[in-house]
Amino acid sequence: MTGAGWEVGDATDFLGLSPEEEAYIELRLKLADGLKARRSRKKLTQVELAKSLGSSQSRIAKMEAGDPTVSVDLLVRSLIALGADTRDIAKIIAAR
Amino acid sequence: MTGAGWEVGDATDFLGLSPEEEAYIELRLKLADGLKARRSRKKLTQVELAKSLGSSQSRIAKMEAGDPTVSVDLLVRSLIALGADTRDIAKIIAAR
DNA sequence: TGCAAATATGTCGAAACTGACATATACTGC
DNA sequence: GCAGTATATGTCAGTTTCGACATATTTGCA
Repeated sequence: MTGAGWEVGDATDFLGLSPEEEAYIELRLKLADGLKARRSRKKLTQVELAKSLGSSQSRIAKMEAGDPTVSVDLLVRSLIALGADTRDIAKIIAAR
Repeated sequence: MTGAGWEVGDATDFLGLSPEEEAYIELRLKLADGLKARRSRKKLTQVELAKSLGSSQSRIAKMEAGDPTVSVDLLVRSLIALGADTRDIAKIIAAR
């Protein structure tokens, strides 16, 4: 059912979002993607990362899925736990 | 009482903080500074910004002061409310 | 100086986020 | 196909963060 009037959005999936909401969601998705990338580059499982963070596998999964119940704080702290510094985080946020 | 063994830290003020804690605090301070700078550049009062955010003057003050009860989420959303996009936020975080 | 606007600080009930757990689904080699 | 491992999804009670409010302090200017 693709091809009639409009496509299903890729990630930014905008349906009546204000520019502010869009920017906020975009930032969260970038952090989520950055987290996923960094974790798999380190060949860690979600369980391993969760343990080193004092968190749980389910929360890591939600983070990487961009779940709205996950705070930016937790995303940032997770990236830092994976060795990212402020420069790295800036790069992740600025990524295309 | 300055000049003996060590100075009182400027902002990063590290006293037994792990590198992870330091990075997290550094990021928060950068966001706080960026917020303050952006708000005054726009010549808005804390009350005005609070209203446009659906928040309160006291919370804005706490944000800019780096109060630990303020989340990165709120800092980021405030910056976005001041017109910052993801690139701007990346710059703020990468700032020296 | 004295007044008014702006900002800082403290507290509190309500709302959002958390880790933990259960369980479902996806993936990988056999 | 069937195990075994990894990831996804749902729920919930405890904790954290929230806006609101009161109030103290600072700032700027006549």
